[in-house]
Amino acid sequence: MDKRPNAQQIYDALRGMIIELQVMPGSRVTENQLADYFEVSRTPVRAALQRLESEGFLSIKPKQGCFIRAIDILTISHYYDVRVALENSVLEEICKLQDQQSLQALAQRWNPETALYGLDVSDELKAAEEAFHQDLALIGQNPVLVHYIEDVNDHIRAVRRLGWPNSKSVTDTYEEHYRICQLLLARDLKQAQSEMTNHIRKSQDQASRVTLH
Amino acid sequence: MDKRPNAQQIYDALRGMIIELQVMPGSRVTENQLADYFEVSRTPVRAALQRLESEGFLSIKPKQGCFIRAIDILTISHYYDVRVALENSVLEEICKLQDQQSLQALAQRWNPETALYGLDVSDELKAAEEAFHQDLALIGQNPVLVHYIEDVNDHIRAVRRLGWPNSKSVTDTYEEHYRICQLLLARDLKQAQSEMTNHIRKSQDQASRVTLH
DNA sequence: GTATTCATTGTTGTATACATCAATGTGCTC
DNA sequence: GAGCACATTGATGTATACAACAATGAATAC
Repeated sequence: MDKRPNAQQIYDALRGMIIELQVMPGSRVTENQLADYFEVSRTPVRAALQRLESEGFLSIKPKQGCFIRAIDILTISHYYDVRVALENSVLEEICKLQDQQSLQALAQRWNPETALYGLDVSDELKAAEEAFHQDLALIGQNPVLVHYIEDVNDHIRAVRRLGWPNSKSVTDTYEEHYRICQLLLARDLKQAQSEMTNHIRKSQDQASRVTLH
Repeated sequence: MDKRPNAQQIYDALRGMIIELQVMPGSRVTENQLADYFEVSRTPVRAALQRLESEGFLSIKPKQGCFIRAIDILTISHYYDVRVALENSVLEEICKLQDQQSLQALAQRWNPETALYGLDVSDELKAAEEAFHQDLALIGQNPVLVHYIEDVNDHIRAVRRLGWPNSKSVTDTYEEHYRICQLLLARDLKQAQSEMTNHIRKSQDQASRVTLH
């Protein structure tokens, strides 16, 4: 990092730390602490914090401090419900378009036969899993929808990555992604939405189970 | 207003002005202008502007100025697509619950027979129309969904209120709202979603027609 | 010992001065 | 007259001092 990060860089850094759970949810931080840490004045730190607050990553209590957003099961579950709605909407948009090429390219990347799923159950696969859904959203050609999906992901990423148990769920993931692509190529919207819903609900179940501990 | 508004009040004021089109979309404002106008220093103005930027109401270009978000047809249409997805998701949540009481209360308020639609085609009715959808979202019991719907509304409110032509569309609105309530009371999700989709698409069509002039 | 008052401390909120840099216009070179 | 160098202007970006106030703990009254 630069010697003197600006407000944007501080925002990115803090956002990443919160999303990756490198700061304890519910814990308190002060502007002075962060200003010392980043070796800048309070001004750019404040700008970053205020933006993070408006995006729901923390709450600033007047004259008290900044409190990192806590994770609670119910809220996460609500985010997953929204995610189902948004991603199914993406599928609808895709079916209205004629972009077979992008779909086939995406399908090929998740073909269980050709794909070397040497990707072990690590960060690599988890990132790829998230990328699949982002790629789909992009094919949908609705920037607003892409933005909201990204926003939802930012709020569930922490728990989304906590789960992921055995290797069966890895092969399942490949097959589900691949089938969704095939259904879209065949313009079978209803079935594709059904598979997508189940696919996301699985993740939702895991999340609610994980956050119990 | 107070003699010396704080950052929150400045944010509310600016946000309202942008949403209500009291400032020209695409126009430029500077921090000094606003500081003079509100009779405060640049600090609280900056806080308000930065928050508005992160919420997409304007864009701050470094060393140049703040530019009020412009309205373009395509983006508005994309927001409407998201709105369809979110509101249909609300209907789904409602059907999973058992809250007949709230639904009946809402239905009664939009009963074409009992309701005195003395509400003329003015701001009053437009606000009530928006309130209906917010009320539905609240009945759905998903705060995250409520938040996103509110966010979408903030971005389409301007054009949403521009339309509204004849008195037929007023009676139509009452009937459509009422029917959606009745379908929900009967737990006919599919049909309710179908009616809701058509209801919103009407508004979307009007919006795209209006913004052409 | 208990409750109340009040000074202290620490935090965010605001004002102000200065730094940085894009845009603009002006004068010089040719 | 055309084009380039450069000072000027004005905007946001940052640092710093101070103000306002919640929380804490100590001193005091009883």
